[in-house]
Amino acid sequence: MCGILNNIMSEAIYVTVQADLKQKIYQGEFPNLKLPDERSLAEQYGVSRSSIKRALNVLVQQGVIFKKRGSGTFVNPLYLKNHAIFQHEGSNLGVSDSFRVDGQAPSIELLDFQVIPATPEQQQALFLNDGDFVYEIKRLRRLEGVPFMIERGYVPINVLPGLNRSIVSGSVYEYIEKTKHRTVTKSFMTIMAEPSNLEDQQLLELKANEPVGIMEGIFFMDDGTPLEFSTMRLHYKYLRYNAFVSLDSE
Amino acid sequence: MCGILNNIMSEAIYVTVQADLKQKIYQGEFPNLKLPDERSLAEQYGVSRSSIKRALNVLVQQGVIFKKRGSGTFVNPLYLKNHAIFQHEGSNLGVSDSFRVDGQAPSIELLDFQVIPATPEQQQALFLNDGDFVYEIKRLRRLEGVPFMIERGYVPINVLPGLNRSIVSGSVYEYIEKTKHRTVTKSFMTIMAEPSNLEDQQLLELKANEPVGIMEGIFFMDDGTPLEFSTMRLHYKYLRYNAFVSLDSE
DNA sequence: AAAATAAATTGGTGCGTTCCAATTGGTTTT
DNA sequence: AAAACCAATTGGAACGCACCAATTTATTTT
Repeated sequence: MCGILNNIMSEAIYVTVQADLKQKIYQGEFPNLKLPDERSLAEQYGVSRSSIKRALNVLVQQGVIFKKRGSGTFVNPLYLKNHAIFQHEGSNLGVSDSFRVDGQAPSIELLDFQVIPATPEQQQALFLNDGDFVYEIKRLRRLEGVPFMIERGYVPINVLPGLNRSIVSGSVYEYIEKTKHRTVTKSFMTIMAEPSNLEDQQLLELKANEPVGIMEGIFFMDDGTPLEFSTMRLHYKYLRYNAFVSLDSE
Repeated sequence: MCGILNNIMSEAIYVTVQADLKQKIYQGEFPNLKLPDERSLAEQYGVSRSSIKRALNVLVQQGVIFKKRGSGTFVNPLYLKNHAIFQHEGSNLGVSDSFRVDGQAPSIELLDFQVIPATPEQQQALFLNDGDFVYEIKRLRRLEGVPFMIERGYVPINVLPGLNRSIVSGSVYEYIEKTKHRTVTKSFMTIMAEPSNLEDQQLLELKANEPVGIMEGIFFMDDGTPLEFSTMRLHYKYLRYNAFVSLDSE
């Protein structure tokens, strides 16, 4: 036996194994919800046990499987039943993507765009010094014509010197990928709720007693550079954050 | 040089190193926000580079540091300033623990306790069959006297046959640890917001225009058994969910 | 039969090594 | 100077080994 991997070169082995296992799980190849033991998997895939462990750990992190020492590795039954909701899990990066519905991206209305000195809070969040400047980008997002989010973003000018109204009226992340060949892969977010203020009510078509959901956070590029500090005020019906939480090695 | 670990036996090395590094980071031992390279750390701690990598990866996962291949490992500036909110990050298991303040656990008032047939939604979430029964547990939680959460929990009777009013007036999770030697380490949650209803306003002392935050989710025991389906309605000021999101190996 | 014990199974931890890949900084060339 | 090049640094991937710890299963004892 000599491995069953169709490795699309340049992908790490553990990534490939992880993807393959996930697919098999989804296709119901483990009817009793029990995976083969690690040593067997290593042999089947023709890789070391270390690599198998790594692949499995990724799946544990994703909530797809769980392990039980001495007993084995099992599929999370919820993943099979309800794997749809696992799509979004832990991935709220790139608003355009997160809120895509039936392939339709939200439209963007640019409300404001200017350069301002960074406030202390922004300096802190974006790793800036006194006297540094940031773009202030205020946008209203609509989904099929319905406004659902007011977004205030702050981007250091020295990170993206070339920003202009035209770029900012579309996806900034696409612009980054195309020009700087960087991706935005990390974010630190806080999720809150508040009563709506007058502006919220006007722009998001809310009644006085209806609240907004707030997602505030910092987005990082894959090299660790903080790209944006963003405050998003959402129509409350559109705030729906899914989280799979695991308390293992802490 | 031969290691600087005060290892409180029975803790894994990488856990110890991770904890030690986190403390050092917090105490500002890396003023330039740059950690020593992995090979040096290995030598300093007197452990293998593998163990250092593992410890560092935990910290990356927690959002405390980030790595940049070819360049080094750096402290997330956000962690330094705002490390308080990192405490909760990714750990909303066991409400009593999550909302502990200065070591003071929230008090519990039992509002309702009965056995009912599981609704279809509950059956789905808790992996039950038609005709199965669940406990319905309705509680009000207070922090230093101030009510902040209405909690409705549903627990399958065949998972915890011995539940009674007395147990349910305290921490169910403690009860499980003591009697079944299981821990609750995983949850799948959805976070939302809504206008408050009359009951919310009464119990949580909210004004009419003030909303509630809603955390709804399923809690699992470490062997994968779904333990509880819970809906928590929070005073909006107490809803503050922190998430470090990473889109790496997916 | 029931309980205690032993063995096999299975995941966890840790080490050390080899090689690779991205980044940085200095050096040479143009 | 500016650009191209080269070398050193630093994290990433993978392997394979040795041993530990929790659990399950089989065996023995009571």
